[in-house]
Formats: sequence, C-alpha cells, structure tokens
Amino acid sequence: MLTISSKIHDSILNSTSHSKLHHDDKIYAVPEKDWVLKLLSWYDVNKRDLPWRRSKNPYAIWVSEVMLQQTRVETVIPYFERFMSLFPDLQTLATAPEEPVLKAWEGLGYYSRVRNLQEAARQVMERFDGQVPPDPKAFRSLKGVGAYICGAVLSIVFQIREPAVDGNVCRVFARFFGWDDPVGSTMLLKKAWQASMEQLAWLPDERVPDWTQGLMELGALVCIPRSARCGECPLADGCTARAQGKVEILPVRKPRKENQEIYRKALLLTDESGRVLLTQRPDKGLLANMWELPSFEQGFYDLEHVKYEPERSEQFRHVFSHLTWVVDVMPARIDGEKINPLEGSGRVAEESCQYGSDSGQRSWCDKEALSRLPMNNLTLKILKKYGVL
DNA sequence: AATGCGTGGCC
DNA sequence: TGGCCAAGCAT
Repeated sequence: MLTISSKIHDSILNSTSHSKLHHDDKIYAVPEKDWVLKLLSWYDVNKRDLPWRRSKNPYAIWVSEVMLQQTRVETVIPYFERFMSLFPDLQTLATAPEEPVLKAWEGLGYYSRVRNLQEAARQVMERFDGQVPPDPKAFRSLKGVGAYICGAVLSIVFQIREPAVDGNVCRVFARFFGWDDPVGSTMLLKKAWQASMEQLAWLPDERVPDWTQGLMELGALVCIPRSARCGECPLADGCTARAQGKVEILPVRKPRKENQEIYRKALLLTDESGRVLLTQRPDKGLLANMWELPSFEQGFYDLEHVKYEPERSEQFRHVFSHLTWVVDVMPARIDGEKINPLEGSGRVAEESCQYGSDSGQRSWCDKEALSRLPMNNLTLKILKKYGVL
C-alpha cells in the first residue's frame, strides 16, 4: 500500500503551495489517487515550453488546439506564431477575408479546420459579444468545436472540469487500465472521458489545466504509440498493459481502408510574361476554395495559340489521408491575346473531357497573385519544380 | 458507425 | 520506401 504525507500530497496538488512539512503531520494512504499525483508532479518537471503555454488567452489556446488536430507539435509551432501575428485576436480573424486566412494555413492540411474557426470567430462576435463563452454547452455549439476542443480550451483557460479526450489520452488510459476497445470507438472514448472526469471531480481548481495537459504530455513524450518509454513513465507501477506485456498491442487499432488512386491530368499554362493559369476549387469538400492547376480526368485541351511541351511533362504522386492523386502535368505556353483560353467556345479535343472539380473561377496569376492565393502542397510542389514559383 | 478530410516524419 | 501514424470534427 502506498502512503504519502498530507503535506506532500498538498504540495503536489497545488504547485504554488509553499507550505512546509511539520513533524506532527499525519501520514495517511491515498492509493487510488497516487498515480494522479505522480502524473501531476511529472508534468511539473517535464512539461515543454510551448508558445501557447505562455498564454491563458482563450483565443490563443483555441487556435493552438485547432492546429494541433491530427498534426505534430513541431509542425504547428511556426504556423501558430505566424497566425497569431497576422490575426492576433478574435475580432481580427472574424473580420478578415477568407483568402489570407487560408493562406496562413497553407501547408498545414485539413483546411476546413480554419474555415470553421473563422466561422466560429464570427459566431462568437455575434452571439457572445466577442468573448469565448466559459460554458461547455455554449462553446461546444460553435463551428468546429467538438468535445475535445471544448474540454481542452475550457479546462486549460478557465479551469472548468470538462475532460479533453484526444488520441494521447485514449492511448494512456487504454494502456494504464488495460482496455482493448478499438481507438475511435464510442466505448473507449466514453471510458476515457469518465476516467478523466473522476479525477477532475476532486482535483483543486488550479490543477485542472495541468491534468488536461499532463495526460496529453505523457502520451506525447513517454506513452508514445510505438516503443513506449516505460522506463521513464511515472505511471509504470500501476500500468495494466505494462504488467501484462501488452504495451505494444494497446490501444487496439482498427485496420484502415485502402487508399484509392485517382488519375488526373493538369495543365501548366504560362503566358509570355510568366503568368500561370490557376482555377479555384469549389467551396466544399477536398481542398475547398484552394487554387490549383486546371485539371481533368480524361481527354486533353486542344487550344489555339497554345504550344504544348510534352518533353517537359512529368508525373507527380500526392498522397492524401483517404486517396492518392497521380497527376500528369502538361506544360504549355500561350502567346498572343491574354484571353482565358478555357472559357467559352469548347475547344476541347475530346467530348469526354472533364474539368475535374474546378468551380469555373479561373485567373491568370502573376507573382503577386501566386503569393496571395492559397494552394495545397502538390500545386506548390509543381509550380516550384517548373520554376514558376 | 463509417467516412471524408492534408501533410510530414518515422522506421 | 511505403505504410503507419499525429493534440478531431462534420456529416
């Protein structure tokens, strides 16, 4: 049975406590809470100095949590710094045009995250007078704010007892308690949420943010997906997976669906002044509202004043989370009039030619436009490869 | 419940 | 090097 003195107990619970240990303090056992205290004191010593941890500004924490969805800390840091300097507060983000907002997210992926965030910022201005509501139900109602973001922001900023269960927390609990429910299942989520809530119920207010962040920090630094560092883990003693040799098989993961390949052809059309023709994608679905080369799945353009350069043609492969594009890029030059060669008159070689998923919005882009329009990484890679960027 | 939604790093 | 994986949310 583990025992701990009441004063040590208090000083771990309250990181700002300066109370001293007296010789007549009673010793009592708190075995069910011991692992919680160990995690908190581990976090006190091992927490990383991350940009968003220097702030208790709800907007800053919110931005960081949105960026961190399915995205690594090291990737997020420079984006976070830049985004906060461009859009330092909710009102700035709410009133900004979408284009520079998407541009600030360029390369991060999952672009609907930032479109939802901007929509949510506008909702906060309208519905909550510009203040992030310190209430789970109200905050959760905003666009792009799910159970995790809601718990993370409100517990970290306002010390509200709302669990934040992410992939890290699911992994830590699945191993510690030996749960074999698959990742992403309702059951595992529910169990983890409840386990976190049980601790939040008795922790003092000032430890609520540390509990939320400590659980995730342990999952990020020690209880990592592969090759877990159990030797450094403050919870190794009571860990079920450790005791049963199941650390490598927990949490159970469901097999992924196969990634389908989509073939496309893309037109890299440049004019005499070095401008390139881009199109904007529709405002829903994959890469919504981003700009890219005009592309299609079959056929090819046979256009007047256009000279193809098949010897410069190259193939690019781009892997998304759920599909893979295989793209043949066809470089070409146009001279003479600066019309949009893809508009009107249907001068397309094959009737079956489809304009992929472009929305019809097309534009000749000079250096200024290229630096302003948001593009995905494949488009950026192609433009760089051909020296347009 | 299952699927759509990006990207880069890791082994 | 290709498959796996990372601080989720919407539908």
